[in-house]
Amino acid sequence: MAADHTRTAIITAAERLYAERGFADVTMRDIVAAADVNLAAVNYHFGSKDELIAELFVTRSLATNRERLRELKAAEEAGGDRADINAIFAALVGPTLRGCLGPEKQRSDAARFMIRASIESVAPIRKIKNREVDHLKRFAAAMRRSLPDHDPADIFWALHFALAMAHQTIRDSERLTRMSDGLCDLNDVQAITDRVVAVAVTALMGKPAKAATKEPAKAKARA
Amino acid sequence: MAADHTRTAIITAAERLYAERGFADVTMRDIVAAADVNLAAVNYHFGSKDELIAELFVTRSLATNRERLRELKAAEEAGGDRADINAIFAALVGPTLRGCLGPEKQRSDAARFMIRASIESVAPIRKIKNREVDHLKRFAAAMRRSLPDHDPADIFWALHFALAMAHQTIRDSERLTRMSDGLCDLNDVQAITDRVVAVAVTALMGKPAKAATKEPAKAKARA
DNA sequence: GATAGTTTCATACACGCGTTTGAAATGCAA
DNA sequence: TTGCATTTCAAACGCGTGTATGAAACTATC
Repeated sequence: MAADHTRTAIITAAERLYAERGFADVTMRDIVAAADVNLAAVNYHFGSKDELIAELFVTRSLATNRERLRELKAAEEAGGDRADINAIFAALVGPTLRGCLGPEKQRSDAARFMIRASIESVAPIRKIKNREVDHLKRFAAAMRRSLPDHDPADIFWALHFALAMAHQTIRDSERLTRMSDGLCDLNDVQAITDRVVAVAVTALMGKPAKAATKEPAKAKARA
Repeated sequence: MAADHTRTAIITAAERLYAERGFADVTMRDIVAAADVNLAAVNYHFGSKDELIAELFVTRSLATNRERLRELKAAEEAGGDRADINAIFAALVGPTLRGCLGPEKQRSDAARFMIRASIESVAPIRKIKNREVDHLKRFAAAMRRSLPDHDPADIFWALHFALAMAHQTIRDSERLTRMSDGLCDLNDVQAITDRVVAVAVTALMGKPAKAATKEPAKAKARA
């Protein structure tokens, strides 16, 4: 099937263009030009523009989730069913951060495409995105196992904030650079990941009366 | 000048529609229909669609910045040139959070429009947005005055994260609600503001060996 | 090498967009 | 009222979009 080449070329080109310029500014003619295929090829192979976008999103969504869960599983196995909370947060934000920041070489269009998708909220994606909630719930569940004495609401908030920090850092890294006059280093992805994780964990650990990860803590009271 | 009525109606309608549905999905015909004016009125009064958007953004940008700076100034006066860091963060994220969340009554289209603008990044706005950096630098400067012993980079990161948490909470409050099965209360705006501020401050205070706002805290070890 | 199925291609279609036009309506000063 | 400038209006224009069409080129099986 030499026909697969056209399909693949479209997928690659579309993903790159959407990642770079967003959904609004990229037309089918842009895509087929970049892929060096005929205009009608998209409709022939994917049905419609929306179906192309949906397929891109589903494929990448599954891949990202798989990578996150792989790290989560490793963390849980390393910790003996009570994983280190730092490792859980790192599994959540690490894959995306690594894909979107850091040296140009290892930046993936895939990850940046997903960031676009999480920002621009175009119609065909919006319908699918509901499943993401179930995925995040697995991380929330792991965190509750890791910190059984914490208020669940605090855990959800921390998870929410961790994603917020990671995404904003990816989306608006330029503003941070300019605001800090280059003082904030955006090339060291590991350091950024550590920082996001540290803030999320610190926020969570400051909450209950008992402090540390290891020792049992009493039931919590909200301030 | 009865003509002002048409101008005002367009501005009000456009701001509301853009806030609700985003820039991509709102056409001029939608706007003039909502404003109950003729299609040509936008071009007559504003020149073009882009100029309308730019005017909306500039107006609201100035208003938001004014409100933030008013609170910042109050915080600095209350603290005697060394403002409480909590108050500084609250001045940064409070106005927007109050405008975008909470009971329907007090939600302002203005604030939600600004959130849209910070997310969708449409061409006419992108050009203007560079000035925002200067505005944020004033908050960074206030924080450095408040915490002279802290690493400036940490302060910039904390500021960046505070904005990230606030914006994500506004933009994706629905996901948080669904993920937490309604456990996270998004109606109590004051509590949300407090939480965002607390996380930002905690993140900052965990860094140096210096003491926290209230009680002395030990230095944190990074995992 | 003929034939049936698949894939490519140039071209055109219908539609919605922001904008323009020129005349009608309105406001306002003398 | 008259006259002029401002504002509104219905209608249309040009353009770019996603999609559809039907013929041509290719591929594979016999």
